[in-house]
Amino acid sequence: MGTVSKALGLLDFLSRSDAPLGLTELARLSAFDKATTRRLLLELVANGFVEQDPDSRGYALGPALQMLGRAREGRFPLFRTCQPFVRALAEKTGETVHATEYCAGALVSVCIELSVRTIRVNLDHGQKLPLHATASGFAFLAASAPAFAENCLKKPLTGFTSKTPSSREALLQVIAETRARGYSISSQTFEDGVHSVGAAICDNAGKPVGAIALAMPVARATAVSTAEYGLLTRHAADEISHKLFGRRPGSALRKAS
Amino acid sequence: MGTVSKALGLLDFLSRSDAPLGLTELARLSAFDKATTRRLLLELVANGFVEQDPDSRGYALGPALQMLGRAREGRFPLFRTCQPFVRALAEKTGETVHATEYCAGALVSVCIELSVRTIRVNLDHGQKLPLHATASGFAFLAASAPAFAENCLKKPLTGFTSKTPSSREALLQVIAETRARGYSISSQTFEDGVHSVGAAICDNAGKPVGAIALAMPVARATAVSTAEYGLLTRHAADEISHKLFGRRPGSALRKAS
DNA sequence: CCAGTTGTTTCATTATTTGAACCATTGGTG
DNA sequence: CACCAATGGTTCAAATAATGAAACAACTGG
Repeated sequence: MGTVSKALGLLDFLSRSDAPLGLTELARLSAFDKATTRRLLLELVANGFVEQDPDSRGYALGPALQMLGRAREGRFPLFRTCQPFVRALAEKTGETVHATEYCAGALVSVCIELSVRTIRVNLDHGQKLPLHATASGFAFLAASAPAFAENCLKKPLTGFTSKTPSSREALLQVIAETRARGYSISSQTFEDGVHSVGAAICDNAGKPVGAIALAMPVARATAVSTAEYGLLTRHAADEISHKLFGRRPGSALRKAS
Repeated sequence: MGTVSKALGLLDFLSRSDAPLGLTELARLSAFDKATTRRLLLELVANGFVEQDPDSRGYALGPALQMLGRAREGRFPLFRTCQPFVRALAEKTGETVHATEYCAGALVSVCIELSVRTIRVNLDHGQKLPLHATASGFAFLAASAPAFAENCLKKPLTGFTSKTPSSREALLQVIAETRARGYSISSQTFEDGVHSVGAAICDNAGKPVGAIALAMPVARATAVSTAEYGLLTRHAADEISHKLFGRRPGSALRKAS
């Protein structure tokens, strides 16, 4: 693993913790040596990617990330574009809806709108959703080029629940079904009690860049509501794709490569 | 220079360009070898900090930056906090107002509200303002610990206009005046024709984290308007400091440790 | 078809990273 | 108050990863 990746990995740990992290703790989490961890941190600090509280000596995410994040949002306004659709879908259905973007092997949630009901699915911002175990992931894989999906199948498919498709064949079948259906269904494949439907957001070339998904408690899921919400989700994904890339909807499930 | 800094430097180039950059161009900008540049980029891509358009082969900022930026904004809501004050000040005065945060040796603008007048000062998002040549920088230095300011004085003080304080003594005097006055004044020290006033945003310990500044065309600047706007800016800075850190205003110019 | 450009790979050289051990400082405890 | 434990920070020889010149490949436009 290159030095750069190690340093960037530290940012990941910092993003997951709410409070600033100490050097030893960070070294333990990352499994790097204390001296190495420190050197990496110093370099990150010098560039504004991390900042250190002078008295607590804890390290936290730095301002450069906000600058760069803003710059990217300016050029590729995924959040701004998704939000109205996500909100509309959440209001219409009364369930939790969220949009995700593909980032480094997983889908990361960009925009979340929680259900208003007392029993609802809760999601964290920035949570990483695995491709092989979530509705968003199924939709993404179904819209991906075969080579990409194949590459994903090679990695170990960790099981999260008893229903996670953990064999190559099971996952391929889920993908095929998703393609035929037009939207994906995940029934407790990632977390027990959660039932969700998803659809991919695709660019001009048909390559998926992310997904939108609706999640409900399995107790509220019926065949009818699943189908209805699935189509609505699919429709929202097409509209977002269109707004972002000027893409004509309807071809969202064919892949170009 | 460490490898990590080199890689992070590439992000900086990408953030400055609107369109994706090619490998050769990026190598030329960064003055690294083509092979080196490529290796660094690949590592950044693998972590989601950069993404490569498959057909144009150009590199651009990646989604991870948005994720991490959002995470930081969640814990330290500088933008959200500054915006109402910046807007209010801009509306009240009719001039361009912006808030900046200290990041890696310079102040980077976080939040900008442009004047509505036909002749106005224009600012770019994410522009880096040098500490020794801008109203924001003067205010920041005046609120900094002596050791910090001293360290800044050691670096070469590049002159941007004929009025930039380019000697150690000149800058020290500007800092002393700023401290006595309560707000900073920059009369064409960074860009010809721009006159601005600024005040530092400080944390609980009195350490500055950024600044807020108001910029107007020098033609509109009078002693009276400068004093009035200076006080207003100072007031806004105190309010932001208070909102962010619960800091009691009034001590913004004393430094602790 | 050729010249010019850009992206990609290779590999010996070199410089950077690494980590075990060591010091410094802090905070808690009998 | 001395002691201990824990944490942050520092050092330096050994090991490893980064470097860049050069060669190669893939396009592009004339």
